[in-house]
Amino acid sequence: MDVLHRLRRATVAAVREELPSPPSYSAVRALLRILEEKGHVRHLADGPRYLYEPTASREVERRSAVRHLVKTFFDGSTEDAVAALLDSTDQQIAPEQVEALLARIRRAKDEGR
Amino acid sequence: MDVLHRLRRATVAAVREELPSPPSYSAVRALLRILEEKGHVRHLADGPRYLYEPTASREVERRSAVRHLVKTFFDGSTEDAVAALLDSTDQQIAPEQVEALLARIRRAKDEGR
DNA sequence: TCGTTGTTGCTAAATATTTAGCACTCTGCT
DNA sequence: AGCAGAGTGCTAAATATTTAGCAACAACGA
Repeated sequence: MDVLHRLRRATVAAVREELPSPPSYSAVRALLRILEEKGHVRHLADGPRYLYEPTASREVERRSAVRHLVKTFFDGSTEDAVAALLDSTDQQIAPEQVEALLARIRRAKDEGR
Repeated sequence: MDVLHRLRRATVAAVREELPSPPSYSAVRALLRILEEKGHVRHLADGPRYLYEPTASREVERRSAVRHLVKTFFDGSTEDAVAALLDSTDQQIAPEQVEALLARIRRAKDEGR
């Protein structure tokens, strides 16, 4: 599922390539079939082959992933999770992004939450 | 593993209780044994029973969980992940926490990253 | 002290996943 | 039109996980 969340839409071969110590092609096919039976994934035809994608919207998946992270690794503390995120990157954060985040936090503060 | 990350240390029964549609007690025992063989978990004796805990430190697990979240659901964008986190909570964020986050972001800005 | 309860160590059977492989179809190329 | 390549639909066998269950033992309360 993580691979599909990352790629959004992928062939059997593409999913397999993303997996660490990739299982057989057959195994990936079987797995995607099972995920489809369980409703986590659907496929669409792309010419002669299938593209698989997660059933739920990106937005919904994100929300649940974030909630899960905070609950599992940060004892429910959103602040601690934000702090860990800010520590985690060595990428550039664009100045306008910084401003947007500052504004957002100030707003949260003003709303008293 | 998520259950152990959350509880930090737990008996077989406690792990089982935390699982949705809990598998049998036997299955949980077998699973923990396998996780131990693979090195993800270790156990310590607590009187007559075992307590299981993750092998890796909380810090290491957090870092890898955060990196994984950003990569999988936010296309590598830390800013987007922070924004989603701030949106996700309806808890109180304590004013001093807000200040700490603001300071941290300003610092990141000043350092030009 | 003596059950009772909760736990581990085992083992064997049931179930699920992973694998290999082959016939068939569609696409693209010559 | 005919061929090669890539992909699916199937099936059967190998492997792994899940389950039940029992003997042994420590802890706890009556």
